[in-house]
Amino acid sequence: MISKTVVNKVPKKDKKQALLDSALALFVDQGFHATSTASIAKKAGVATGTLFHHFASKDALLNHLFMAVKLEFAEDISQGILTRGQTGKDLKSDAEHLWQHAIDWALQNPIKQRFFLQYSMSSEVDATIREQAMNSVLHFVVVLIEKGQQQGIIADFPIPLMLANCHGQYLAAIRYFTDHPQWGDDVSQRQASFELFWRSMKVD
Amino acid sequence: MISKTVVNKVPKKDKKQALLDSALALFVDQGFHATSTASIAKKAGVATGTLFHHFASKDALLNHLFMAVKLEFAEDISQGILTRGQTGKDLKSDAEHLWQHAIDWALQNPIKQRFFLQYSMSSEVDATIREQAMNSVLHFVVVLIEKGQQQGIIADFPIPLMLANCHGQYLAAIRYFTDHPQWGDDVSQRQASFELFWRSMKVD
Amino acid sequence: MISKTVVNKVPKKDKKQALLDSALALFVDQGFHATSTASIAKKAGVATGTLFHHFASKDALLNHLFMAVKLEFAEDISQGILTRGQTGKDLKSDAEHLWQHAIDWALQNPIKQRFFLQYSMSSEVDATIREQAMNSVLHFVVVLIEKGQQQGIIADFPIPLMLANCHGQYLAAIRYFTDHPQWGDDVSQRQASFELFWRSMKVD
Amino acid sequence: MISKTVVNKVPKKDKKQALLDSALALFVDQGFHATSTASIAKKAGVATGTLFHHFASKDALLNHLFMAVKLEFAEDISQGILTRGQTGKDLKSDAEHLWQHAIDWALQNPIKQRFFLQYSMSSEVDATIREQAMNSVLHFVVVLIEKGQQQGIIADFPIPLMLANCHGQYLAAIRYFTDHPQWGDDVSQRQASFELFWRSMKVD
DNA sequence: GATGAATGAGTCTTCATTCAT
DNA sequence: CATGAATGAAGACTCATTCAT
Repeated sequence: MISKTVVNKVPKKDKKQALLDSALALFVDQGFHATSTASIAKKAGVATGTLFHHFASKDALLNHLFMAVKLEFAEDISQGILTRGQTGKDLKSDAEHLWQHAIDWALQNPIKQRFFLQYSMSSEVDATIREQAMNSVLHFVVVLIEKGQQQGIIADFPIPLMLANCHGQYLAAIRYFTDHPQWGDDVSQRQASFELFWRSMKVD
Repeated sequence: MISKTVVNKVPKKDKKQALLDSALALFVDQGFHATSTASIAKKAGVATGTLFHHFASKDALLNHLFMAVKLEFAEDISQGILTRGQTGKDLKSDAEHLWQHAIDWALQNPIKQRFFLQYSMSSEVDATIREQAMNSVLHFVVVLIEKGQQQGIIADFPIPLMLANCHGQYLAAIRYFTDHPQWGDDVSQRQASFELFWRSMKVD
Repeated sequence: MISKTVVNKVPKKDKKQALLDSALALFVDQGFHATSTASIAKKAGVATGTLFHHFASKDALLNHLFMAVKLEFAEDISQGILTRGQTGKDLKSDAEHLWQHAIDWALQNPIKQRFFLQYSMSSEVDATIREQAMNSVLHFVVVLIEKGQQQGIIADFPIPLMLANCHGQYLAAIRYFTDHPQWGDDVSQRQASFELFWRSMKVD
Repeated sequence: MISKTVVNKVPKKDKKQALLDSALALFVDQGFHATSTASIAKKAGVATGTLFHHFASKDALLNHLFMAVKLEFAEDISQGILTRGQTGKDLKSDAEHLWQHAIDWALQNPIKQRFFLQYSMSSEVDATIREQAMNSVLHFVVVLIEKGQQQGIIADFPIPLMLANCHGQYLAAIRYFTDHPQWGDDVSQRQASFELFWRSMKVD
C-alpha cells in the first residue's frame, strides 16, 4: 500500500509530453495530414480522447508543438551566446559562433530540424504563431545586425530584408547538411557555409 | 441539333487546362489536402469523373502541375537570357539580369510564386519530380557559377552548397517582396536584394 | 445485354426514398439522436456516403423528412375535401369530415402519426421548416374557421388562438387513440372526440 | 485550518441543487442530447465527477428534474385551490381559477414552462416517470370533471378522453401565450382561452 | 463527498476513386 | 471523352462514465 503510491506514480505532464513527442516524430515522418490523431495517441501510449483533453484540436497540437520546438531552439542558442566570454569584441567571430551553433543544433536534433524545414513556412501552422516564434528566434540576429551596422562592419541594407535573407540562407544550409550528412563534419564545408552568409552581410 | 455540336464544342484540352488552372488556384489558397477533387472539378466546370480521365490521381495532378509551372518559369527565364545581346561579357550584369528577371516573374505571377513557396519543399510533391524540376531551373545558375569561377570572379566553394544557398536566397527574396508588395517596385530594395545575393557569391 | 438494362434498371430516386423511409422508421423508433446515420444507410441498403450525397447533413435529412410527411398529410386531407360533394352547405358536417379524416389518416399511418407527435414541437426540426409545414397544413382549418365566423356558427375568438387550440386538441386526440388502439374503431369515442372539439369552436 | 472548514463550507445539497438548476437551463436551451454533463457541471461550478455522485446517470438526472418540476407545479396549483374560500360551490368559477392559475404559473416560470413543452411528450424521460408525474398533476382535473358530471354541468364523455383533451388544450394555450408574450396580459385573450376550454367540457 | 484526468466506443462527415450510362 | 451517383474506408472529435487521489 505504501509502496504502491511510489511505484505507480507517473510523473505528471508525462502524457502531454508523450503526445508532443509522438506528434513531432509522426508529423516529420508522414506530414501533418497523413498523421491521424489516433496514431499519435497510440504511439504515445494513451487513449485517443486524452489527446483532446490536452489539446483542443489537432491544429492546436501542431501550433503548440511548433512553439515549443522554436523556444527550445531559441533557448539553446541564447545559452550559447551567454556562455561565451566577452562577446561583442569581434563581431565576425560572434556571428560565426552563432551560425555554427545554430547548424550544430540542427545536426544534433535532426527530427526537430526537419520539423523546422517542413513547418516554418507551412500554412498548417497559424500565421500568428509562426511570426511570433520567428521573432523570438531571430531576435539575436537583429541585435547582431544593428550592432554591426553601427560599427560599420555590416552593410546598411534594410533590416527586414537582411533578416529574411539570413533566414533563407540558414534554412538552405541546414537542408544542405542534412541532405548530405557526411559533409556536416567537414570543417571546410562548414566554414564555407558561414563564409557565404557572412560575405552577404559584411561591408566590402 | 446540328448547330448544337458547333456551338457547344469546347476546344480540346480546354478541360484539362481548366482543371490545372483551378487546381493551381485552390492548392495555393487552401493547401493540397484541404482541396477536394470535387471542388477542383466544380471550379473548372467539369464533372468529378473528368478529372480522373486526365490525371491518374490527385497526386498525379499535383505533380503534373508542379512540373508545368516550373517549366513555364524556366522557359521564361531562358527567354530572358536569349533575348539579351552578347551575354557573358559582364558576368555581374548577367547575374543581375537573371536575378531581377526571376523576381519580376514571381511578382507578375503571384499565384504561381506562392505555389513555389508552398510546394518547392513540400513532401506532397514526389521527391523525384521535385528534384528534376529543380535541376531544370537551377541549370542556368550552375552554368553561371561555373563560368564565374573559371573567370575568378565567383568564389570557389562547392557548387552544390552554392546552389542550395542561391535557392534559399531566392525563396527568401520572393517571400519578402510578396509579403511587402509595396517594396517590389522600390529600386533600391530590389537592388539591395541583388547585392546581398551577389556579395555572397563573388570573390572579395 | 439488352435485357440487362431492363433487369438491372433501378427506379431513379429509389435510394433517396429508401433513405427517407429508413430514417422515418428509425427516428420514430429510437429518436433522432439515438439513430446513427450509419444505421439509416444500412437499413436503406446503401453506403453511408450515399446519405450525404442526397442530404447535406443528418439535420437536413430530418427537415426534408418532416416537410415530406407534412405535405403528404396535407395532400391527403385536401383530397378528402375535394372529393366530397357540395361542401360548404353544412359547416358542422364539413368540420366533422375533416376531423375524422385527419384522425383516420393518423390511425392508418401509425408511424407517420408518431413522427408528428414526436417532432411537431421538437427543436430538432428547424423552426422555419416547422412553421412553414404547420401553415400549409392548418390552412384548411383557417378557411373553415373564417367561413364559420362569417356565418355566425363559430365563436368569434382570435384566429391564431383558435388555431393553436385546434392543433392541441388534434394532437391530444391522435395520441389518445394510438395509446388506446382499441377505441379508435369505437364510433361513440370517435364521435365524442369530435364533439369536444366542435363544442369549443361553435357559438353557444 | 479551523476557519477554513467554516469559510469554505458550502450548505449541503447546494451542489445537487446547483446541478439541477444548471441542467434545467441547459436542457431547455440546447436540448437534452446537445447538453453535455461536463457543461452542466461547469455551469454549476462543480467538477464533472460530482454530477455522478448525486445522480446515477445523465438520464437519472433528467428524470429527477422532470419529477421535481412537475411536483413544484402541482404544489403551486394545489395551494391555489386550498387558499380559495368554499370551493365547489360554483364549478365553472373553480375551473376558471384553476385554468388561469395554471397559465399564470407557466408565464411566471418561463423556463420551467418550456421544459414542460419540450419534455412532457419526449421519449427521453422515462415513460413511467412521465405517467406518474402526469397523474399527480392531472388529479385536480379528474376530481373536477367527476364532480361536474355528477352535477350535470360537465359533458358525459369518457374521462380519459377528456383528460387527454384538457392536457392538449393546456399545452396549446401555454405555447400560444409564450410564443406571443404580449397577449399573456390581455384579459380578453386570457378569457378566450378559458372559454374555448370550458365550452368543450360543459354540457350544452 | 469532491475532484478532474483519463478512457475508448461511437458519431457525423469527408473524399478520392470507380463505373454504368 | 464525359458524366455524376455511388461507394466505404478513414478521420477528427465528443462525451458519459470511472477512479485514484
